[in-house]
Amino acid sequence: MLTIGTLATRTGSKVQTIRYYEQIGLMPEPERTEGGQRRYSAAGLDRLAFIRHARDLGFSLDAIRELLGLSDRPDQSCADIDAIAQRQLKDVEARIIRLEALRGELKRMIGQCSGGVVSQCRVLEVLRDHGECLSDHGRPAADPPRS
Amino acid sequence: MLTIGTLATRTGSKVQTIRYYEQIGLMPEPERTEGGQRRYSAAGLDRLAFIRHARDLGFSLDAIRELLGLSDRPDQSCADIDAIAQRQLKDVEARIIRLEALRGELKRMIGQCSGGVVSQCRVLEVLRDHGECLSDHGRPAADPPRS
DNA sequence: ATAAGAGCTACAGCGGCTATAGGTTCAATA
DNA sequence: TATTGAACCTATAGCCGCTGTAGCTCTTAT
Repeated sequence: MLTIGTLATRTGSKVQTIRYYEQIGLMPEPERTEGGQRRYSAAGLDRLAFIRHARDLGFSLDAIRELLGLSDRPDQSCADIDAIAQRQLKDVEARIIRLEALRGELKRMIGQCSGGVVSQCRVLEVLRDHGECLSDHGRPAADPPRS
Repeated sequence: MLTIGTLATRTGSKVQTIRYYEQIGLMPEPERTEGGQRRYSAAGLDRLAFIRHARDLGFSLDAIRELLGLSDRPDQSCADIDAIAQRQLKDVEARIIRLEALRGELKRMIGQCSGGVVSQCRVLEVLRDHGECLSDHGRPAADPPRS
């Protein structure tokens, strides 16, 4: 029987994250001690490891919920599972394409700056006028880091 | 004088987004009609276009705030502006690297699935056991679409 | 004068956590 | 056995960058 803290270190998650997963129904409610503290079995550990790994590969919590649901029906065809993974791959590929376009524009922008004074800054000029861009580089783009 | 709706269509933003930018101090408070409706000048249009373009290139609102601040001091060196753009480029490059690793793992995972039954699904197996992965593909990853 | 469409404020919600406050329980030591 | 201190508990708020809703008021064309 593992405490929530042990589970957290073993899977590289945070304690609050595990409780959050429980809250949204991704992790089942575990046993509790008499004092009310959570105690996890090996099954809990496996499930959390699965979730974390899928998250690391960029799957959304919704997709993971689907995967977990499907893995409970071992005799079905795995076509649905494949479809989810394919979807994820497509998504990742689309993001790569987009980021590569951004990288190109940023490089071009930076390359044009000859280190002068703000009023002649090419970077600002390019930002001011999208017409100076080569590609459309539409939305979306953002994705700052988690932890 | 432009209404907020016109500004929105001209820049490809949404009305609420413009009000949000005003709220967080990114857009200045515009003039108002007697009835209290916002009316924008060409300067407002330019500023919003700048913000949107920078957003499209993945700059954070904080970075944009910096850029806008710097562009108000036209006689300074543009080194700071360059630094912000460089930071953004680094960030984009890091994300590309990471996504390429994910793409590799996903492809491998999918390639191993021979279309059988859930209980033998390679996709699920790989997700269950990170040891089967070639790369570390640590965190972070997520970034689903805006709009 | 009317009516449609666009504007207004205020607030809640998204995903996926993370942080805080203020309290309780557990387990190792004295 | 009593005491400590780390780890646990719940509840709630905050992060980013918007987006959506409800319930009004204003503008403008007919």
